Amino acid sequence: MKIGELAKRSGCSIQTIRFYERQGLLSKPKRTEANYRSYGKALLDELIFIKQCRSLDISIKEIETLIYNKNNPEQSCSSVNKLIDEHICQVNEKIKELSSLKLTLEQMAQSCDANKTIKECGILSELTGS
Amino acid sequence: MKIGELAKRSGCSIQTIRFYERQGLLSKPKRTEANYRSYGKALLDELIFIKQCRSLDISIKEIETLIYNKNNPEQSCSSVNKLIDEHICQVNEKIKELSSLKLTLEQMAQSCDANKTIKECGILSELTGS
DNA sequence: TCTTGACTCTATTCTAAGTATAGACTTTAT
DNA sequence: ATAAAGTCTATACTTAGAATAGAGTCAAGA
Ligand SMILES: [Zn+2]
Ligand SMILES: [Zn+2]
Ligand SMILES: [Zn+2]
Ligand SMILES: [Zn+2]
Repeated sequence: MKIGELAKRSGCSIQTIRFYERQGLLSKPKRTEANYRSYGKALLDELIFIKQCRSLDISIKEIETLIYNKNNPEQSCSSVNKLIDEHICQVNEKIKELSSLKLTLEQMAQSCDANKTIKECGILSELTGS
Repeated sequence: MKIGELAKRSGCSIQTIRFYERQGLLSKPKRTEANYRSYGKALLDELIFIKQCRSLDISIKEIETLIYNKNNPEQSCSSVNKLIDEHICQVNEKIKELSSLKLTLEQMAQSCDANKTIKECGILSELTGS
């Protein structure tokens, strides 16, 4: 199949597919005589794997590592488990940060309920004087 | 004061200060004879305002708008209030996304508790077969 | 056969908010 | 006088793609 069909089947955009290839993440496909990319099922599966990982916010560098792992099936999977654990930590951190930010923003919003002028705006005065 | 002291007093790095100036966010300071930037209290306050906003994840473009508002104190502050409300919405969205991601990651982590080989790894098999 | 539209190609630029250099110049302290 | 610390500009790098320009290719209809 050509890149347009791969895009439809995988749900990735054409530019994203070419980007993954440039990054060395997705294997280079064969080319037709006209230099069009020509994909088979194996590359579709590669791409779906990449997409799964990205949907979990696993970075491209980390996906490289995971692909390397997949190609060495006899080794221990402890690094894979560790990678996921670290992601969970990061997500927890981020949720904490955002919850705190949310609280601050909501308090700030309450300090100016009605429409006032800029110079009377409770929000701006909170932002100005710390 | 020179840029190093401004950096210490504001908590921004020197590069960040110069970056804000290049972006037109922080006013250009006077220069000494040797072309060193020379700041006064007014610019320190400007920078602190910018830092407050950034700590609430308000973008540089939005800070530009807020600064424009501050310079027109007789106008209505409704756009300021709206900006904050929109931020609260965005933060809520992001928290939802992350909570869902967290759940997925935790379930995935449970699918491989012990150290196995890569080919037996529950995490990798979940990532591979969707 | 010609043409039109849809598809693909590479290469380059852009995004956000900084961070990190290199190479030159100035100021301060010893 | 010299060395260390501070400052200057300009440039490149970071993430994960998105967007574009200009050229080439393919299939269908007139
Ligand atoms: Zn990660
Ligand atoms: Zn207000
Ligand atoms: Zn915003
Ligand atoms: Zn495992």
